[in-house]
Amino acid sequence: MTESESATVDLEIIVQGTQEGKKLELRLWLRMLSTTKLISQEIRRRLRNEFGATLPQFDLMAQLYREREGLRLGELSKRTMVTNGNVTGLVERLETDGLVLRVTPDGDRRVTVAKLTAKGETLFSAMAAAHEGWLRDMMADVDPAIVSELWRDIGAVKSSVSNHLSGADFD
Amino acid sequence: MTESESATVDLEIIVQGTQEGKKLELRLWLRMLSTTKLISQEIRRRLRNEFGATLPQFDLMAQLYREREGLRLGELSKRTMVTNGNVTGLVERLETDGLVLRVTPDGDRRVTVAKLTAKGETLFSAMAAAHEGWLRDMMADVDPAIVSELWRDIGAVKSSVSNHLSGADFD
DNA sequence: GAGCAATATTTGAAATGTCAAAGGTTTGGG
DNA sequence: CCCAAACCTTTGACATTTCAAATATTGCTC
Repeated sequence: MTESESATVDLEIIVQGTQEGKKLELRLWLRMLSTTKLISQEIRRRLRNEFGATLPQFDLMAQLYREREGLRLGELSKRTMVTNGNVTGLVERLETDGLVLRVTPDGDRRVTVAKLTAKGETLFSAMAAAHEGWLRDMMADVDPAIVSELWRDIGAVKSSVSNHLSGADFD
Repeated sequence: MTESESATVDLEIIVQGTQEGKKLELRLWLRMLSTTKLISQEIRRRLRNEFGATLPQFDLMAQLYREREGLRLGELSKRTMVTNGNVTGLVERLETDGLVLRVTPDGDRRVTVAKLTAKGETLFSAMAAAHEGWLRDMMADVDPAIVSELWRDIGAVKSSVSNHLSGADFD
């Protein structure tokens, strides 16, 4: 009874036998969600095995790598889509590991700026290269034209969702 | 205004500026991830506000709703893509709330089967209807043809990823 | 049947996640 | 000046998440 893996993949198909169904949006969402989970888990596993890092840590460091002067925690929170309280703990742990530095600027003592250390930059550099390769590998069977198309169309989805949030603002 | 609302920011923009045609897969991944996060957060917020439920609880109940006789915890784990240990806690809390029932069948005492209670079925029914509507709303600006196309092409991505996992499984 | 591998779930430690409330720090109007 | 509003981060309570190790039960082999 090892129908385990196939069950994961075919979940959505069971919902509606016909493509004609309503609930198209629901089915798209379920497929997006399961696919994203699948990729996330794979990346998580490799980050852990090869670098001893977690995915949220990688995401956070990616932002800091782009802004060498560092970022305020609130800005980090927005960019990583992680709550403020969560960022506090993440940065705390990264600081303990010597990958990130926390500084309070003289101008405004409410603010905390996080910044990659040299050690952090070196580590992230290696992780980023590997990370990019993993993604290329995982999507190797997908036609590059399709990849481009997906990138564009998912952008449309994101845009639509952004305009229909309940609590919401937009850029 | 709560802090979580401000998260409409793009994860991809940070990577995007410097690249041309390369790293297509990376950019697709970042966009998929941020879009999924955006939708998840919106659904989470609404589930919480309108039903006092969490997204993982909703996911778990969705599986049980489909299988009225109930499911073994291991099967639930596979279908929800959640680890075994996690399922234990989720079911525990749902049982506390009277939404789910846990039974050990006579045949095999290693097994625990989870099953929706009448209260659970009623609640899920309402949540599912709302949930479907939320998704239609959020994707309202996307052409249905594009939605179908996305559903198909993301399937291709999922398939490719499945074939390139490190911790191998396959049928 | 005694022992052992396989199966199914639970447990425990550590990290991540949300939300709400509380801490400090500016800033601006009176 | 002063005080209230606005801003930024931290804290605390709780839920979810993963992994690995521990439990418990069954099935198989000899």
